[in-house]
Amino acid sequence: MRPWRDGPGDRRSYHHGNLKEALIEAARRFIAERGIGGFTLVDAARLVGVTPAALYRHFRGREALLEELAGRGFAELAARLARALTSRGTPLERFTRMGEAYLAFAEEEPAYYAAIFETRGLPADGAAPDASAAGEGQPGRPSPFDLLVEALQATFADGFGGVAPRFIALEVWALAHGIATLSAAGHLPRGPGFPDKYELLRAGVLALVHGVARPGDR
Amino acid sequence: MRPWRDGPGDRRSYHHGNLKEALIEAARRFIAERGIGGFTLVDAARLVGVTPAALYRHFRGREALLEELAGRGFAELAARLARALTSRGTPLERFTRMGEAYLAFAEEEPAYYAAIFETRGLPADGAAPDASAAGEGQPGRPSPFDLLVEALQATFADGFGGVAPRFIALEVWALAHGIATLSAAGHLPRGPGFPDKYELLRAGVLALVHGVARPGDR
DNA sequence: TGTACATCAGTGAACGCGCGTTCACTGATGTAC
DNA sequence: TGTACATCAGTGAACGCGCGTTCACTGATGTAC
Repeated sequence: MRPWRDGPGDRRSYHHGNLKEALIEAARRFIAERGIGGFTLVDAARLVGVTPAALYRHFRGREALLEELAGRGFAELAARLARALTSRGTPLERFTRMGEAYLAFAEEEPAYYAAIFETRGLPADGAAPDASAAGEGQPGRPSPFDLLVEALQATFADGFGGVAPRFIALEVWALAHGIATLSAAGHLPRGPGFPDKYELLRAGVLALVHGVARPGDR
Repeated sequence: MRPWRDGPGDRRSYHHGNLKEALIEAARRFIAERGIGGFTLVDAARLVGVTPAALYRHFRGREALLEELAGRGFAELAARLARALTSRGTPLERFTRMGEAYLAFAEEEPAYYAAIFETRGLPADGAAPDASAAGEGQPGRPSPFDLLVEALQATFADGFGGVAPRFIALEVWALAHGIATLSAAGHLPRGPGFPDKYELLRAGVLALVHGVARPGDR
């Protein structure tokens, strides 16, 4: 994607033509570098080569831009998981691929990931906490969590010894989220002798899937 | 702890006497409510009943206050885990108690938890990411992660079928961190049919401990 | 094909705000004699 | 016990800054005739 302006002196046109997308793109870059709190409308506008006021032709304000970002992130995550889930291979291979897709999404799209999990639902809002961040999709558009439950049922057709798939799904999701956030913050030890995060998730998920169903064998 | 001033008109003395502690306390409250990004020196000073400038008698600046908070949080977390680890009962009971202590810490001390995991190590610093957030304690003062490894070895004396305790510890830590952060953000579904977070962690940890060591039984 | 005009996406200047931080100061405390 | 004085923890005013947002405006686009 080449910038529509190379500098202040190079204005190909008065109208940008694609400003909304360019602003979203800029927000993704800045949030990836500095986190949501460090993201600034002024910076985004400057990067795109536009006055901060121009932004208000496309968004109601800063909050609206972040909501847009969260929505897109949510959709993108669901799409990636769905793709992994319907890919080729055995059910177990596809399920493993789904876990990898989750970690890859968190790594490659940190801005989306942050927008999904840090926007809304914070106690500061005074609003009742909602469980929908990755929990509830629109009707007809399954949420990532729904996809996870579905994948578990498809992959482990024998069931889980009476344990509800949603229970297992919660465990798996929490593990994946923990690995993703620790890794993003640089808190996972790395180097020889330590597994990488994909290995960590794969082994952990298998253990959860088989272990939760048979907790009594100790 | 009663406030040393009831209002602007009630100055018991020119000197506060305990300002540093009062500021830390105020920071803990505000961060718990609004997150680290929403925490402001001006607010903290106002809550305590003091001029913002007074703060600089006790801290080099905002960043220094946050570091102090992270240090205290780190120590408090280690102390809680150590207490659980040396409590009465069977090794398994103590280990379970340790997991509960971790979740309880994250819930009861959200400011400490945020200070530990959000301060430093962010890519924005340009610094190399460090793995020490809960990873490395001072010599003689074991870190939470060290305590976890130790607890695993003490609790499951049979070992883990050749799997390194540090590997299991990473899995357990990631799961606990994931549950704690999802819960804090209000993203864990609650209500009948859903386990509470303590149940989630207990079942998950048992599954991880037993399952990772025997991944081949599928 | 050419002109008039409505529509729209930008500009640029300005705003009020709250932030972290500084500075010279002053009131209180506690110690030496 | 009383006084002089050094030390220290606060005050209060001010600063520069960057933020999100507003407003009247203007240049470009595209459509109707």
